[in-house]
Amino acid sequence: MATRETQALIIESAVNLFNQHGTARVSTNRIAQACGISKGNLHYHFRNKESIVQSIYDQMIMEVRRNWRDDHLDPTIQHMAEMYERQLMLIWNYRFFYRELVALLRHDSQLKATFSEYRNSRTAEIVRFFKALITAGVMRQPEGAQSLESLVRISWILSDNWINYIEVDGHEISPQTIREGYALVIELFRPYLTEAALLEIQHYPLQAGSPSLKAASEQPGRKC
Amino acid sequence: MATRETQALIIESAVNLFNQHGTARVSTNRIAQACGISKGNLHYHFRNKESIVQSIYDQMIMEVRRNWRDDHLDPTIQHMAEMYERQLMLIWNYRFFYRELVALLRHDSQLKATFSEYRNSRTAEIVRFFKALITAGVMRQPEGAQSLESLVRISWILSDNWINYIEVDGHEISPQTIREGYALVIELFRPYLTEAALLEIQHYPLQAGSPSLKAASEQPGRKC
Amino acid sequence: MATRETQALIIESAVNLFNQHGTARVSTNRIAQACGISKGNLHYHFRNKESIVQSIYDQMIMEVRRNWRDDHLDPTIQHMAEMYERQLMLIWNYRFFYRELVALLRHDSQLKATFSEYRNSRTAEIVRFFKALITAGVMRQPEGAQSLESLVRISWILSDNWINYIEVDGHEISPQTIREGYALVIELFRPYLTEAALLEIQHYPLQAGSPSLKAASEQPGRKC
Amino acid sequence: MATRETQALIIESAVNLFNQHGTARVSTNRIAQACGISKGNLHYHFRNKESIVQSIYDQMIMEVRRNWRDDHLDPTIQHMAEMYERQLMLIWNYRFFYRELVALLRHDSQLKATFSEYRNSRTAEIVRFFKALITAGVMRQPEGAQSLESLVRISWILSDNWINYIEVDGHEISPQTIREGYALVIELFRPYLTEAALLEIQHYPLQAGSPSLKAASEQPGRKC
DNA sequence: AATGAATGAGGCTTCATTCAT
DNA sequence: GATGAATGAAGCCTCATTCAT
Repeated sequence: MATRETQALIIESAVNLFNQHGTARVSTNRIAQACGISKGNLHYHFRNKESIVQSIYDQMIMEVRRNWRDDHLDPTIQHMAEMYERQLMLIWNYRFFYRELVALLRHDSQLKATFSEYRNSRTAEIVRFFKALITAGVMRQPEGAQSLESLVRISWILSDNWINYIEVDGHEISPQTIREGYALVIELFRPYLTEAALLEIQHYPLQAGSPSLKAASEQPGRKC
Repeated sequence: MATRETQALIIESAVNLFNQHGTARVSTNRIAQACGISKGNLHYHFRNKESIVQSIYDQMIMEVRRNWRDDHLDPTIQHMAEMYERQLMLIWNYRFFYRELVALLRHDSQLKATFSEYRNSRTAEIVRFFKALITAGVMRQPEGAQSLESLVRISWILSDNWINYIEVDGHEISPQTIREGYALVIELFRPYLTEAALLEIQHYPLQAGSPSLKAASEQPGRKC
Repeated sequence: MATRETQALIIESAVNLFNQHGTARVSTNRIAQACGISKGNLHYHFRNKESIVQSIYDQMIMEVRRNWRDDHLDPTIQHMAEMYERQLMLIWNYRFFYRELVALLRHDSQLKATFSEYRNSRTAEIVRFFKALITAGVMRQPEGAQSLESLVRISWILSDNWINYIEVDGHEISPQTIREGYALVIELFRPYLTEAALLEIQHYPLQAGSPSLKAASEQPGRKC
Repeated sequence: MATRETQALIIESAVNLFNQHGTARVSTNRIAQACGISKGNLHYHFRNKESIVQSIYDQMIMEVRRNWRDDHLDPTIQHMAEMYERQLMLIWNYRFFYRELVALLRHDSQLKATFSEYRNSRTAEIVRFFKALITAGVMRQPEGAQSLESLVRISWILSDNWINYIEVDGHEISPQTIREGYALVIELFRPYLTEAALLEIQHYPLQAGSPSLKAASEQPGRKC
């Protein structure tokens, strides 16, 4: 099989297992088994377990980079919905990573550096988006110099942890739960939205038919 | 040595190590070493690793039960500050638990049941507190039937994960970071607070001199 | 409690547990628990596990010595039945010992010496009993110099292992199974018994009402 | 090294050690050492200790199946000698198994089922053999409906335990001791044998030169 | 007599990783 | 590219035993 294919298979299986059981409880053995390849082969493609995590991280960052460019150029409520949906889906797909963040970053300083950089630049981009929203008259300027940054921070923490919050209750993740997470974000920003924006929210709710949400609802059926 | 003392020592050491490295990366061996006792003795006091986690959880719940009663009887901004400070400190002290929540609960169904019950009853108590705040005229009723519940949910997720958020940046936890977490909660509720309440916030910020914050600022210096 | 009582309790519990699970699978811990005493106390009474086995052995030998004297002075079929019943009961009561004989004796050379001596002298006594039976006209002399010794040997091996043989089938031990074991011994000697003896066997079968058989049928209900 | 070779080596070493010390006193560690392989490698080939015992049992049953077919088609004294010799050798080779039968079967219900089935079908085969002997005029029909079955049972118990009986005395096993065991079986059946058969026994004693007996006499010198 | 705390050796097993083929 | 055999470290746990009280 081509190197790329095997590597992709390994990463896919690893992500699934890590999401289900956490990195510590998943042995390289188990990953190899899930892929239907030998332990030896796995180590041919990845020097060690850590490098699998690294690759998963790289892949995640690549997805981020592909999706998240120039959000501030389309300052609409609809785009906001799409933005948060994308973010929540990404977190769902790599939820093991968000759960173990502290330990993983403490353990790998290079990973830590790139993650911090990602977080900062992404936060800045979101702030820029909300400033564009304000300029476009969709939202009012919160009072206080730091207020907008604070709200974005809150929305960030909310996004990062909504899925975790839901999982603790034992709920399955679904388009519905993703929509509920987004609803909380709206609740956070509601006092600052204009009448027009609030109306639009009711007309354009997060759509169950969007492609990434479909992926989410299918995912539990995967085999690895 | 008395059983109680040794058990307390083990739990203290385990909490510290778990907080630093995560439960999976801390062996019973390492805990015993940190305590300066033999492996055998550790297993004399705790049948296995899981039972250590159980005991830590029990201790945490006991602290919760001791602290959180009848919060809604004192519906003031000052009490609100204390409430959230307490909550943030608790989470800081047992942060490993909050990080690994999903895995731990998935692994232990009894623990899951008690935790769900705790979360529900505590959420209800906080909602009651905010209703009392509204009745006392400190806060305005948010529009929409579900709004207050949603805000409380957001504040919960915020509290649970603020410390994680900060730690990823590599910041040490300190009275200052606890205060910043509380500031975010205030930012969340700000649109609904009355003028009087907002004034009070400026006059009575979270005090660096409160006992639990002192504990927090000292804790990083512990030995185990 | 008096030393004697505690020691007796320990030995009783140990015999029961050893019989059920084998010496290797029974820890001193478990014995102490079964007795309701502490590990420390157990080691106060018995230096180590081996010395418990030693004591059990001594007790068994004492029972033997008490029961088996001058069997050859009463050379009747009835006495023969009683002899074998006694032997089978003893083996049942200390069956763990007979199962693990080789390992136990290999491990403890003093025990080995006393056991060999016991076996030899007991075999000689049984041979003497059968010679008396022959003299009394109850049995015919088997042809061949070694024959009687061989038959006694066979009956010995039979007695030692009948209970084991039965247990493998998962049958509970009962007066009935003891009687069946004795029936095999009779079958072995049948060709050498006179008509009168054979008649007597039918008139005086092993009695279910004899004291030691009662003990046997009650024993499974013991608590330790 | 090939998997088969290593596995065979492990099993061979394990059988030897189990025979010498009993399963409980032989650690997987010790087996690995005896084989000159690492602990890890041992567990690569056998998931755990129990599965080693299982494999040994399977191997024993295979040997049985290979050897014991259609014994009743050759109803001669010579064949009888060979039959019992084979049986005694098998028991010698796997004597640990026969000693610990009760504990092993109690511990593993699958093993128990197969063993019971083996014992029953083998006993039936031996009974069939003796019936053929009677038909062939080599042996007389014992009186009483159950007598033949009883004699076979006795010979079974005798075979199973003769080696144990001898070992307790500390005797090394040798062609001579195997022959003595067989002699006891003959003693058991002697009253029912015809003149011709008895003569034949004297002319064709168990041969020291038969292949399996050679194996037996060499075995004590094995290294592991 | 009895207890409970403590120890250290050793048992079983998992696992990441290496390497010859 | 891939495999399977092998390794050694480390993890969790049990246990006989000791000792102060």
